[in-house]
Amino acid sequence: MNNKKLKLTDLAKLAGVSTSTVSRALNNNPLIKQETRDKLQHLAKQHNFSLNTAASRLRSQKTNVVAVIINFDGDTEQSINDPFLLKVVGEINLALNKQGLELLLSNSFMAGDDWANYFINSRRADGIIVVGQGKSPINIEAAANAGVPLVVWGDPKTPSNYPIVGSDNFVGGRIATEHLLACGAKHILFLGDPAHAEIAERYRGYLAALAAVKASPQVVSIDITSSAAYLGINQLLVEKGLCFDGIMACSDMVALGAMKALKERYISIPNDVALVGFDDIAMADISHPSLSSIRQNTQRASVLLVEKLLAQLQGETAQSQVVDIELINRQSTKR
Amino acid sequence: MNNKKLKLTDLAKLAGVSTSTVSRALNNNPLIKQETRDKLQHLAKQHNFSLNTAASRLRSQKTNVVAVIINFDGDTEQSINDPFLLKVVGEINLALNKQGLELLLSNSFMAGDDWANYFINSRRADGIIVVGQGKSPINIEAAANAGVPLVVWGDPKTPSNYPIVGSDNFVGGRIATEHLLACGAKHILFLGDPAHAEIAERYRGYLAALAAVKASPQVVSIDITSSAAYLGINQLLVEKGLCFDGIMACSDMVALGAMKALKERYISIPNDVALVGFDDIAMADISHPSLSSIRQNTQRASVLLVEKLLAQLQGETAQSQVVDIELINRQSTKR
DNA sequence: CTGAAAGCGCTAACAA
DNA sequence: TTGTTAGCGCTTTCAG
Repeated sequence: MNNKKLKLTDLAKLAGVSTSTVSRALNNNPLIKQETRDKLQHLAKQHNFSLNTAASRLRSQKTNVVAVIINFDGDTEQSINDPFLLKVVGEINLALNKQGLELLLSNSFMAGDDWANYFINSRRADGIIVVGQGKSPINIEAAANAGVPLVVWGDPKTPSNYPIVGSDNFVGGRIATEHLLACGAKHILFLGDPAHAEIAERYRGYLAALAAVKASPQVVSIDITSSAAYLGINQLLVEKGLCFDGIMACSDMVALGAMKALKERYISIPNDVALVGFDDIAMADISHPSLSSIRQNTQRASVLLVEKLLAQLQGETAQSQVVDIELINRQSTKR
Repeated sequence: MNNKKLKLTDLAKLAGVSTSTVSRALNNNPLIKQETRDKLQHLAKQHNFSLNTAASRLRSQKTNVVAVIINFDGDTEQSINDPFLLKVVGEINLALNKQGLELLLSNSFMAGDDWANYFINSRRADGIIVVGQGKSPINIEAAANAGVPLVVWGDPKTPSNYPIVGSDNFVGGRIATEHLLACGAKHILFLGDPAHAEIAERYRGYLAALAAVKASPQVVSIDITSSAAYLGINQLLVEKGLCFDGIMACSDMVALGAMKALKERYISIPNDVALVGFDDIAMADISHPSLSSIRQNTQRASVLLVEKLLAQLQGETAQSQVVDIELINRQSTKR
C-alpha cells in the first residue's frame, strides 16, 4: 500500500485532466471518449486507486447495496443453519454480484422492526430482499407501504403489495402427494406446520391430491427442524404404531429426521413407508435411501428477485412470480 | 414514511439545539448531558430519523462494516452450499452484530485479488474476516501486508503474519483416528485432500495416531464434497474390495458421501467399517447410523475472530488462537 | 456542557 | 468531449 491514499483530485492531477473527467471515466460514463476512459482506468489500477464509496454514496444518494434479511419466525428453532435458506442466500449473492450489487447480510436483531428506517433512510442499502415470509408479514408490509424497494422469497400466491418470488407450493404439495399415491401409499401423513405461509400451500396441495382419491388426511404439526420431525414421528409410532404408509414432509430436513426415526425401528423405506421431501438439498441425494424431493429452482428465483428489485429501483413495479418445481424421484419412493 | 427525509439540521431546528449537539447525542457521546441525550434520541425515534451512514462514514472515515469473504479454492466444487462454512458465516454475523458491526458478504468474484484496495481503500469496510484459508494464501497475505485489519478462520498453527482462529486440526485428526483404533479398526483410510491447509493438519494427526501403533496409512485424496467421497469410495471398493475397516473423513459431508457408498453395498457401519467425520453439522446427528464427528466450536471462534479484528482496528495486534474441539461419539463408531 | 464552522471525497448540473 | 463548481449530510476541532 502506498503511504497516502490517493483521491480523485490526485489522480486527476497525475493525468492532467479534471476530476469530473476521471470520475466519469471510472464510472464508465459514455460521455468520455473510450480512449480517455481506458487510459484513466489503467492509471487508476496502476496507482491502486479506488473510489471512496462513502463519498460517492453521499453524493449520488445511491449505495449499490442490497440488504438481505433472513426472516425467521421468533418461535422456531429453524435457524441460520438451515441449509436451504442459506443456499438461497448464496444464490442471491451471486445474482446480486452479477449486477454489480453488494450484499449486506442482516437479520431482525440488527434491523429491528422498522426496516425502511434502518436500511433505506439511513442509506445503508437501496433495497431489501427478504428470505422467507415468516408467519407474520407485518414488518414486510410496513416496509413495502413505506415505499421501500423490496422483494420476498416466499409463496407467490400470497396476496401482497410487494412482489413475491417462489415455487408453486400448492402444486409442489400436490404432485408430491400424487407421487406417493402412485407408489401405492394409502395413508399419507403431512409432516409440518401449516401455520407457516409456504407450508400452508403445500398442505393445501396435499389435501387436494388426497381429496381427488377420497383418502383422508392426517397431520403431524411440528417445527421445521430435523429433530422435531424425528421426535414427532417417534412419538406417533409409540402412541399409534405404524398407522401410515407414506409421508409428505414439508422440507428435506424434516423428511430426513422422520427417516431416521423410521430406520431406527427397522421400518423399510420405501416398502413400508414412502417418503417425499421438499427443497432437494444436497443431503437428499446423499442420504440412504436417497430422498425423493420437490426441487425448487432457487437459482432462477434469485435472478428474478434481483431483477424485480432493480425494476423497483428504477421506479417500475413488479409482480409476484412463480418458478418451476420438479419432482426428483429417488429411492425413498421407488417400489 | 414522511414526505421528506429529515436530516440532522432539521432535527436540530426542531429541538432548538445545534447540529453538533444532536450528532453527539445520537452517537451517545458522554459529553452531552444524559437528559439532553435522552430527549434527542426520543425525538429522533419519534420522527423516524436515521443518520445518513454515507455522510457519517465519509466524515468519520469509519464504516462499522466488516467484509466476510468465503474463500473457496478455484478448483474445488465445495461451494456456497457447504453447510459448515455457512454455519460459520451465520455465527460470525451474530458475533459482529453484538458489537454493532454489519456484515458485507463477499467473495472473490466481487473482491478480485486486491482485497485491500477493494474493501479498505474504497471504504466499503473497516476490516476483513476470511472464512477458509484455501490452498493458496497469497490474497490473504497481500492484504495483511498492506496493513489491512484482517482475521482468518483456518488452522491456527499455520505460520502467518495475521491472526488465524480455528480448531487444533492436528489434535482433531489424532483423536478421531485414535477413537477408530479404540473401536478396533486396523486399516484406517484417510478421506480428503491433504493439500488443503486445515486438512493437512488433520492428516498429520491421523498419521501420528497410526504411527503410535505402527499401523500403515492409506489416503484417498478427493475434493471436499459428498459426491466426490461417494465416487471415491465406490471406486476403491470396485478396484480393491473392502480393504479397510475404518474411515477418518476430512468433513462430515465427505463422511456422509462415503457412508452412502458403504450402505449401498450392505457394508455394515460400524461393524464392518467405522467412520468419523469432522465439523459436527446437523446432518451428522440425523443420519442413520448417526455419524461420530469432531465438533468445532464455531461459536467461540466467531467471537474470537471479531474480538481480534476489533483489536486490530484499535491498532493493537492479535495472535492466532486455538479453540476447543470435542469428539462426539455416535453410532458410526459404536461397537 | 454546547455551538460555529470547516471539510470529508465525490458527482452532476451547467458552462464551455 | 471536457472543465468548473456547488454541495450531498454528517462529525469534529476549536471556541466559548
